[in-house]
Amino acid sequence: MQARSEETRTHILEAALRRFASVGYNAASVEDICTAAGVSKGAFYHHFPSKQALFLALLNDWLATLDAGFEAARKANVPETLLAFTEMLPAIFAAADGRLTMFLEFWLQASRDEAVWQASIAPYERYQQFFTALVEQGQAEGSLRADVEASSAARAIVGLAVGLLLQALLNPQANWERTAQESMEILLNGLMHKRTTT
Amino acid sequence: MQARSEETRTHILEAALRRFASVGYNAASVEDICTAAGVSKGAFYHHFPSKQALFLALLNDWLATLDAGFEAARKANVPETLLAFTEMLPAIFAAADGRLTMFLEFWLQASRDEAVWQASIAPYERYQQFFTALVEQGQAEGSLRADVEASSAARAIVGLAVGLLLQALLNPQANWERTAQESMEILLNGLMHKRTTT
DNA sequence: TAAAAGATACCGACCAGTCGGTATTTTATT
DNA sequence: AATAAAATACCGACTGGTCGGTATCTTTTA
Repeated sequence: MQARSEETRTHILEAALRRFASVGYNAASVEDICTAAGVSKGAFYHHFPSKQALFLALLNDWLATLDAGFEAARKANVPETLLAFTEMLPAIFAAADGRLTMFLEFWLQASRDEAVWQASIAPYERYQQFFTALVEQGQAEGSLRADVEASSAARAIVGLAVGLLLQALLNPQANWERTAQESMEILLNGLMHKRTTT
Repeated sequence: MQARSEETRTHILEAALRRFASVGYNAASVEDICTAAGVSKGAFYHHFPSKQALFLALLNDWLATLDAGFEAARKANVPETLLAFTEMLPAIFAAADGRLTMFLEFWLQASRDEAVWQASIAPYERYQQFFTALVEQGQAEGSLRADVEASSAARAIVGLAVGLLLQALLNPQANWERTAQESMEILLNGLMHKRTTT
């Protein structure tokens, strides 16, 4: 049996998430994580070849969660789907508020570390394409303006989401759920068909 | 005279900016920065009480640059002013592409370090208020819809800008100037008066 | 009992900050 | 103006401690 083994692995992952989130990648030492996980350093390096590998494992888990959330939020038409995504934002990110910091940490690491970048850029482009396709679909079904580049609209959507999350990180007290909702509505409004003439 | 003194101080600041930008706050050691500045460690600690103090000095410089840029970009009416800001984005941030990383680093530090947070939150709120006032002005002059909360619109604007910058960091090859332009136009379109009826 | 999992002690590298001392510049004195 | 005194700027070796990772040994599992 490998029940115990998997359990320690899980403990390590959970503890690492907590430590990374609260003090950051660099400040969270391997020993730190081991202590938080109630596990020895030997066990750690038995399960993960390096600290960075652990980091990447967490990244993949997180991306998988995101993927699942996106897939689950599809609605009848495109504008509604986008609003459903907006409603998801706080649920996914703000649940455990520390994750937000991890998100930034990922980004920072990715901008500097080749391995992390490789692991980040692929899903990032997947999301980009996902939203591009969504906008194109909206344009096809007539709910979105056809005179904007779908990929630009996608970047705007992703950018707005990311930017709001970052602001939430800096200033957590504001009610970002509402702000996100309203902001996305403004963006949608700019994307939707003008109701009439010039 | 303190000509030499100021010169070394400047050397340290410039070297620190380069090092922080290329390898990050943690990885850029004080000795590292000193070597890059052609200065001894003693000189470093003569000019700055700590590594963090140096960091904060850089932050303040950067914020001052931003302030100046914002003030310089005012145009006749509000939509044009906002578009002028959009045009500024690449000029300010992408000039030396490494600064973008610093920007993120600031954010990350701010979310974790009380001192950095204090130094960041004040200007951040200043910008927030700046854009809120701008949107209110637009609503008053009739160029922007009056049925959206000005502060939410401001957060959307800032959020979009920040989010696009972050994306640019992760994926530098795309032409973010154009994307920023188009995205802001979409957002503006959502903010502007609907041309006619429901 | 063999192999997997975990524990412990340890290594070399690194790093922020200190400290005793030196060089340079400014100010005071004659 | 020359010199002495004081202050400022700078140097670089050193300290105390941390960290990622390894080597070796013990325990658990199958």
